[in-house]
Amino acid sequence: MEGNREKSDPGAEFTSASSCWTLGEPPDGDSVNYLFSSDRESCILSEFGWNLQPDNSSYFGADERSDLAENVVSCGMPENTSSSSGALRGGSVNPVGSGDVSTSNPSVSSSSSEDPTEKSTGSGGKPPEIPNKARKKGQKRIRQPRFAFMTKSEVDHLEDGYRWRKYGQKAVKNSPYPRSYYRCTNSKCTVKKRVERSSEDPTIVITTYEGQHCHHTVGFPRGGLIHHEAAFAGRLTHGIPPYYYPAFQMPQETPSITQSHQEFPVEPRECQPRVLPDPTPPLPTDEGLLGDIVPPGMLNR
DNA sequence: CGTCTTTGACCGGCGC
DNA sequence: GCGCCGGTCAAAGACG
Repeated sequence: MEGNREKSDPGAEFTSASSCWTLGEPPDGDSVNYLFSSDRESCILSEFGWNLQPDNSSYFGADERSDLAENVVSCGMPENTSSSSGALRGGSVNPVGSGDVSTSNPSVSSSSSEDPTEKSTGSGGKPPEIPNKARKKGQKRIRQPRFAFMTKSEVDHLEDGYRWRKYGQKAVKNSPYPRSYYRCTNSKCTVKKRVERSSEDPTIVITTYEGQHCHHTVGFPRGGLIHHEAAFAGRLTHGIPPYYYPAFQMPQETPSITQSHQEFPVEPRECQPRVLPDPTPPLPTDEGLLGDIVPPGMLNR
């Protein structure tokens, strides 16, 4: 756990106008790629080849293979991090339907809809000793791709435009700070998010998203403004080949994406299985924040 | 009264 | 097989 921050590996190196990134290997030979910025202040993990931007944004892909946040490496810290304004915005994640998430059950590819997958049926709970069991036994819990943001903030729960209900809190091993579990309040939405503070730097909040929203944002019910993570999402809009980061989205290339995304009218996604009818859509539209985040390429993996 | 948070218990996965 | 730990449930309480 404790991030694999120290990890530094020589590898491919990418240079951008603002930083130089080094492609390293995961500490334990995992299949996740890690990118380290030259200044070592930030590092990004990416399993899918997210299009990352080496600026000050904070985000990083999390590995859905791991249940733990351990695979989540870290990321840069935007100084402006909205903490000042009270809230941060959340991005969302994307499930990559085709991503063959977690080695099992492809049929559940897109958990959307009412897919009881891991909820009611769910694990953890005390489902009346019925059907679940069978399914549970046979298959492992399906995990959706996850990824997280590290944000310097004083508030734990950052605004992201969606409504969340806290359903649990647990003490984290080796950390004095508890981890909170949130679920999107939309009954059809299976997105979950986990929030915890870095034990190394209490000022940093680590937010991990899991799943994909299938609805619009509720419109910042708590007065939040979307921008930070949303911006992040926007930056990841353009996909790049997996495991390779030929060119990060430079500020120049996406001049105001950060801001433009604040307006996000995120299209609702009827909670239907993703089909990707049009191979080359002009612009990401109906994937919600997640859609913005996930590079097209990812969808085909 | 409805919504959200808190919190202890429970369950499953995993390593030893 | 056992214990640890992460994740989830759900009752109870707090709050607006």
